[in-house]
Amino acid sequence: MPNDVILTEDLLIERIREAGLRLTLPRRAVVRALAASEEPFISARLIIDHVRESTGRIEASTVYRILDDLARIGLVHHIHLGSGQSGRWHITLDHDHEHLVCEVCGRTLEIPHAEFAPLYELLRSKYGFEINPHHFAVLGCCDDCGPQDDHPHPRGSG
Amino acid sequence: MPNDVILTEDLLIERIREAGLRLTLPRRAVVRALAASEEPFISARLIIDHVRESTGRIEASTVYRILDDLARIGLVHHIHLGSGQSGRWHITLDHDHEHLVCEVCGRTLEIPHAEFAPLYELLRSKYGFEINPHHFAVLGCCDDCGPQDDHPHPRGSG
DNA sequence: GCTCTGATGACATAGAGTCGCAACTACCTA
DNA sequence: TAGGTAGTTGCGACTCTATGTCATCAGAGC
Repeated sequence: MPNDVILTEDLLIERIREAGLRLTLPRRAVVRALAASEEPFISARLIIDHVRESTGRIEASTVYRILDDLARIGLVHHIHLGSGQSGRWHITLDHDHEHLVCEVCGRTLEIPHAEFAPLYELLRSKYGFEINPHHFAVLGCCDDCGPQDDHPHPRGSG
Repeated sequence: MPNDVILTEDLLIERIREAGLRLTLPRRAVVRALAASEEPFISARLIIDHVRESTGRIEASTVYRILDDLARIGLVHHIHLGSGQSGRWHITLDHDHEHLVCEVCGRTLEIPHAEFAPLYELLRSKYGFEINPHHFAVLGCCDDCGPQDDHPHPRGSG
């Protein structure tokens, strides 16, 4: 396991203690699953599978509750990727970038927050609207997949 | 019923015929519900309720199928508003604007597409990514509700 | 009015997520 | 180390959204 994964895991565990939450086996397992994920967004279902692999019998409802707790203390954010897709979870430790997600192939692009800043600033000053960038990934179609209204070529549903 | 609602309804019906779909009672009812909605986004559940009120017994599965058909011929778009919220549907007849949705009070702001265009253009030219603006409303916090991490004042939970 | 076939009703099913409650266990104190 | 406490979890039932199947119905063209 790479060093930065362990660092992320340790950091999350530290934050859990700081928040006054107990450090239970299921919580450790969920944190490990989040930290070890190679994707920036990990589905609840995947976390549940991961946690069960590493720790044995853990209820889905427990995982949902843990994720909810972690969100409440600001360690993760709940994100939606689109129709027919379940909710995804994203660690918020390093949030100086936004995510673009390709609806066709599922690839994720990390874009510096600075690119979005002018628009956010405009919406704030002109319309008094404060964007919440955490809540949603920005959906669209990446370079490889071409324009969606043409002939997309999905690489799979998962 | 206001004139523009009837106009929208007629226009949608015309488009359905043009697309070669049959004009059935349930389809009329779904179109009427969409056209009569005061919100830019209407939930499937609300459409089902509306349709049942006006037409009597109609299966939810039928409404979902109809919405799916309308989406296929480009009359509506399926949109997600956030965690815990079901999918919403939006008539796409006049799509020269984007929507900002306040997560606290649910208010919707219509913003001219032109405001978003520079960012979309940047993402396209620099990252080769084509944004799909229809699929998601942009979430955040409106003027009235202030910054979300302060003391939001929700006007309802559903 | 008749025919054809697309659309619908009825019902089963699936998946995501929530809730209540008894049992368990992490953590604090002595 | 032992004991107490209350925060967590396991379990299972449940809700809600959405989809699938198939016999039957009805819109539209003739």
